[in-house]
Amino acid sequence: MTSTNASAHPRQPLTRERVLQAAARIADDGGLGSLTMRSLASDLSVQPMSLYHHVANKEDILDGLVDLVFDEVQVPSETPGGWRAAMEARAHGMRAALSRHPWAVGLMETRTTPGTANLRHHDATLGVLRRSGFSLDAAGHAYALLDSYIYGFALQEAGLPVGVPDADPQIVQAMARSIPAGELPYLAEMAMDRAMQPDYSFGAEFAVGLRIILDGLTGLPTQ
Amino acid sequence: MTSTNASAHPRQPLTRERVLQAAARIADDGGLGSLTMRSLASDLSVQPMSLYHHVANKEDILDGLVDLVFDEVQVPSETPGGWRAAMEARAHGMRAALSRHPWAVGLMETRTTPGTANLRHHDATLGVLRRSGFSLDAAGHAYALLDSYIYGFALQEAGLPVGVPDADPQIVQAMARSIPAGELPYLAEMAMDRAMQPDYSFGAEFAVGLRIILDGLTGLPTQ
DNA sequence: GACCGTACCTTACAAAGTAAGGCAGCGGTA
DNA sequence: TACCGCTGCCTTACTTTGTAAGGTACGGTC
Repeated sequence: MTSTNASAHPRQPLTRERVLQAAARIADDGGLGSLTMRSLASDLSVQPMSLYHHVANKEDILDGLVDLVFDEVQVPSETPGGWRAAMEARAHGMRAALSRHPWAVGLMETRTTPGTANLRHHDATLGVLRRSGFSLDAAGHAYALLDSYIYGFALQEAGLPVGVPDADPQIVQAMARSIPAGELPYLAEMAMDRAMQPDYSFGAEFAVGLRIILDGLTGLPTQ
Repeated sequence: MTSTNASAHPRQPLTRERVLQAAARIADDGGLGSLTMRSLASDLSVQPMSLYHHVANKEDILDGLVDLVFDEVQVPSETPGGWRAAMEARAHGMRAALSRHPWAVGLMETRTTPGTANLRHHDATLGVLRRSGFSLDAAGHAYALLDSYIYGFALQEAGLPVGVPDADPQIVQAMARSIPAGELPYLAEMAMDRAMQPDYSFGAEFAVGLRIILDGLTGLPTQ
């Protein structure tokens, strides 16, 4: 009965694409720690060693994952709002992608070989700046500053008590209350009077900092 | 002969301190990947399992490592230059520490339980801002923005081809030249005409971005 | 002298990445 | 039709990791 006819599970052949997509799903669900060659193979209904016919090794998978995230972000381009609107959209798009995949920012540190989506993204970003009148130096400065901010913000978000869904407020509250106000008065104040307020959202900080940075970039030499 | 008298290697008893310090040294030398309970034990002339009498497990060691880095940074305080000089000094100190220990920024993502040095550092930072007239909101904005920038910059530095000593220029040059100028013209331009220049240093970008941010913070409500 | 905690060691196991090689079915050629 | 080799997946096995469980030696206290 294992004839040429498609069985219950059509078992479309493995691809590098499919492997990476499954890897991203696993990392999204259980964190990078739950992504092993075995869990990945199992998810694809395949034996672990079969994966090695489509990816070189686990490092290769991690490289691919980072590029997968870049691929999710719309490449910036000229818009009616000029470079500022384009940079703003890019920043929010990038942050959203890094927020959807909290493991991604942690991966960037080790990966030194950027993928094609990564390169394309950065080339487009620089292109918008250069064509908007930024000098080479000014574009370099803007590029470094914006990227640092975006990645750093994502890094902090990833390190917060828990994920996006605000998590168990009980734990967060207990954590905040455990700060000894005697030794750490300013931290306690910030936690209790600001971060603990029901309408507070760290994610909203992103736009505030971004505005300050974009304002500052406006004053760079040559635009 | 194994008397009470000190032998050739005095073998001072293990401490959590000593374990963490050795771990940091190993990570500095060979990267986080080379830090294993076995390599750590061997470095301390001890059997692997002995480490567990001084640290809970490897996670505990990683937590401790992050705090060790925070401990290296001088806690900000009021200075003649006011909050701006204090924030500038803190930013440079923090970046320097993260640059000395490139593995640290990668660790921050996963560690959700900050250590005492970390808490003290952030409390002091907030203290300087608050006492300088920043409102609670303004201090929160400044805090998030500065930290994001510092961590993000360190993250990018860690992902650069190699370490601080500019590394083998041949490899970097080959890398830069391998960028297809046809498809990625702006990236190629940036690499060839700017980043490849002999006097270029990515680290110098840090001060540029920091100045823009500090300028922007000056305009926040209430100072 | 019995007792006990501290500090370190020995042994052993489970989970991870991956090297080495096997097998089955397909297309193309003689 | 018979053969050949390639592609895609599997089987087995080894190494390296973190760490559970328990053992041993020694210094101090009643």
